[in-house]
Amino acid sequence: MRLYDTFSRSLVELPAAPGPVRMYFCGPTVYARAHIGNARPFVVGMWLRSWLRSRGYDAQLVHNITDINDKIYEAAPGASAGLAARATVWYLEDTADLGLGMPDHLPQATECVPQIVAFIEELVAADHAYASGGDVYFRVASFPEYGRLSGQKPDQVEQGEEPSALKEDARDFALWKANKPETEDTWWDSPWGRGRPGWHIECSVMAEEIYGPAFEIHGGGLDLVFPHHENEVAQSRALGHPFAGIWAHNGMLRFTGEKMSKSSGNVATIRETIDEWGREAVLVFFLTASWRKPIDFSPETMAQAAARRDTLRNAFTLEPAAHDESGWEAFAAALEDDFDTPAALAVLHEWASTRQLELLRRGLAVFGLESLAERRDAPPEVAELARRRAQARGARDFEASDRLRDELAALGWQMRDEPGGGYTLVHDA
RNA sequence: GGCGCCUUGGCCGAGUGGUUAGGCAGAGGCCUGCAAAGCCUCGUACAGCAGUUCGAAUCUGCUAGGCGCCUCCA
Repeated sequence: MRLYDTFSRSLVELPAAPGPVRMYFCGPTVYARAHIGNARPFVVGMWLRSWLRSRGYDAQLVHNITDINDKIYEAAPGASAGLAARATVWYLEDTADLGLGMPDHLPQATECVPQIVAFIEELVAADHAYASGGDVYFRVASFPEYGRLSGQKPDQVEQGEEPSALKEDARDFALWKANKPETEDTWWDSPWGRGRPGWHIECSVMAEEIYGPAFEIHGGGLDLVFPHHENEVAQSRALGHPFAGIWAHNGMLRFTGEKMSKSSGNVATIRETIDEWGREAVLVFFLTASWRKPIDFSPETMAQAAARRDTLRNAFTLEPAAHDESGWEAFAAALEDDFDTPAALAVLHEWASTRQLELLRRGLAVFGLESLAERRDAPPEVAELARRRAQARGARDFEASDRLRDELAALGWQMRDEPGGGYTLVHDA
């Protein structure tokens, strides 16, 4: 199994099974209902865990909840903690409804503040950080490797606002920020006074809190490479921790050709997308693109995903062919090669058209889509309508037959006639 | 200004120096009372220009266009 690693800019072979493969994927900042783009790292992480486990790996996934952040203070002045708690529940509900199970751990920044403080103290003691006016900053100049993950040249980085007078160097970033009582209604005590952790240190600490100083894969959106992940590397490696072995960055989701962003408003949430298209269509949608490439979210691309879902599900209403286990190799090869889900999806379609239904069911199960193989039994009233329609058809009363078919359709059931008067009832999603 | 990515048929999306990816949509046909599902047939695409080569969509250069990031957007 090999995966593309942002740090080395190459495909990297994973250690042989059983590993372990410990994965940490950056999760959302909880201040609103998460949009569909936020689902991508979650889905990729859960799929990877699922696939690796099926290959005999001891794979784990940690997905953090960033519940201390500027955005939360801005979104709920004076009530940030309540919003963060609510939005955390939303995120857990929405991702759970994707039907992929849940990560092994979902650490929250608010639960790790003492460890964060201790980590910062170590950095200060090692001269990689310095306190300044109630803040603590990471001293970028003390870490020569800075910029290697992202390829950024620190002296070329565009400077936004005027550099803070508290910093020794404009490149330095905050590990701890002094409380600003007028805008921030939560704080924690620290050796540097009341305040709160910076974003980057939260992730370094949450990852290491669970895995220790070294683990195999760190994931997240491509937009996090700089500065977020660059800073995580700096913080942890400055203390001599190996930190992540592979950096796996998923491509961004774009909305009608443009990147979705919460700031532009009017973005589809995970919740809305599941409600409108169903969770299976959402998963098939993510399957259609390589995990590293951008993916366009639009009614058209979702409709195509829904059509593919139907094609795959329909295969299970047909007679299976003689099982041929050898076909599994092509599927496995696709996923072992940088988790190429579009290629794997092509194999699934191949199995659907050749009626390798056992392989198809197993392949779908890797992606949480085994439900497409399930045949729902018709409830009694549906079965009764179907019986009456079959009778009407038999009597060549096509007017009644068509009316009953419409009634069934209204209940979400398709009646597929078969030669000889038989029929199959299929529930459409 | 800096770092990086991308450009394949109506749409999505693989791929490789010379041989049909796959799907969705569409057209025709078979099947059906009519449908649905299924099956059969139909697309000769690879941004442009120049070069390397016996041969390039696949390698090189240039041009055009699109996208991400540049201190807290997954």
